[in-house]
Amino acid sequence: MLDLKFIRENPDLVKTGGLQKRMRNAASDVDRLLQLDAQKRSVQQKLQELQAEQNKASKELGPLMGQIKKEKDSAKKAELEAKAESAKARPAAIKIEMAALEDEIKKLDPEMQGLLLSIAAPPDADVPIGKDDTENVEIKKWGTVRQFDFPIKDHITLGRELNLIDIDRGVKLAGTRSYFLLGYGALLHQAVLRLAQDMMIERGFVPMSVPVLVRHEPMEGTGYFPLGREQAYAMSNEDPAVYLVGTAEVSLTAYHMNETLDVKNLPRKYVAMSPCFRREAGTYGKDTAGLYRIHQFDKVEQVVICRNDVEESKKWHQAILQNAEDVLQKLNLPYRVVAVCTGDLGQGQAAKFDIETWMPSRNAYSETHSASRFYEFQARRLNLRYRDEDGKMKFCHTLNNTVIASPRILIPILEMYQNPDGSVTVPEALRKYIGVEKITT
RNA sequence: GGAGAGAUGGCCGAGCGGCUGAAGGCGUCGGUUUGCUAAACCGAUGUACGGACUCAAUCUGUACCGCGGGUUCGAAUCCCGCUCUCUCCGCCA
Repeated sequence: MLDLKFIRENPDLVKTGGLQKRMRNAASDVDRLLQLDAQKRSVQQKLQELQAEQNKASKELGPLMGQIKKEKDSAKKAELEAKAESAKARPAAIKIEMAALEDEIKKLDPEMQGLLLSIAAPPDADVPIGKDDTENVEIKKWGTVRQFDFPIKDHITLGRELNLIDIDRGVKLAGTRSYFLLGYGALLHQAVLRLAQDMMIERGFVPMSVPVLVRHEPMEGTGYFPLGREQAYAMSNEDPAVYLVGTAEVSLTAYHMNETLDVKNLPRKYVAMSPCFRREAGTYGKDTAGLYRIHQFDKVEQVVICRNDVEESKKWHQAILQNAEDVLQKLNLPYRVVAVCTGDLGQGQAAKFDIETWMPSRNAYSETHSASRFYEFQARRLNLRYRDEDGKMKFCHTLNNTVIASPRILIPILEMYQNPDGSVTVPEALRKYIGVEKITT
């Protein structure tokens, strides 16, 4: 969420910035918001003046009522009561006037809130301009793509033949985009997650186990609601409603919601392994085969909450990107990093880097990680603040990145590590979690 | 799921419908005193949104005692709804 004051002072920046993004702000939304804002402020001012007048009248009336209570002489009492009655006339009239103004504000508020929650943050100045993900800019490439001298199998075939993945029974139980992992498939899945988590703990991130079922506030606070509501599963028999998170980012970032943090304890660095749930609404027919796009997966996610400082945010953005790269390097999986262009940025993101890992069956680098920096967009919605050394309250900055998401990452692992005989070599870094070097039939 | 108790500032805790942004205490910060520390004493100590201004300091208005509504000239205080927390019972990984 943007600061209303900021929008008021930089309407053009917000309009053009929003237009560049995936969820486009209609420029008219900004205009409409500012119009409502001006209207609200003028009403509010009138209201405050009336309120002040009424407060003053009530303050004078107080002692008079006290006198009446004490007065025994009925003639004098009647006189005082008459005086009180006439003193009540003006505040009583004000009350009616105020009610009208309050109604007016009440009518403006929901629309304003809606607009404020939907308006996109402008992309940072260093983000490449582009219309969609085809215009993301590659900024780094690591590793060598393996050349196979035998016909390769995709992860689905490997998974079936080696008894690692059972998609048919997943679909039988839970519908499309569902799956079972079994045997070494399940172990491989857990091993990657463990490796990722262990590496993050070594780097000083606090490991967390988090709620994956949350109220509406964390969803809205992290920016997934209201615009992304369609993507979340909602529990239909709970009131107030709870939702399945699509990522532990929600729980980790909202962990300190409505808190004032001590600046001495910043930055906060958290890592959580959690299941993630995504409806994938609107993706029918896209990536239907295999483990690429599924409704439920597990992910190790890193979140950093730091001071309100652009340079510091950028520094952490690089750091959390590097953390993820290090995991891929440890797995020896070739990848590239792309600077996500304006048209592919989410509503609140100021900048984003995606890591795309090479997947032989797709014959392409495909997204496995996503590192976002938000500046204060999320913190403002979450009311996540700290008191700076100068004594001022400030909103924190928040950032997050995937450390590893599985089973998607099993696609490159199985495919890159396959052998001509149909077996799969276990990556060195995972062997201590599994205990074998090779998975065979 | 059933029964009961509660929610006040950073924390603890008081609060007959008016003089309560809220006693008292603790904590924190500044100062005085002190060989150092401690103690004592004095002072300060919220947030949000407006307005004025030489837009920084400052001054000023309004709101905020879990949340939302109501009664009233006036609500932390009375009434209604909701949420949350705690205790006991039941169920349970």
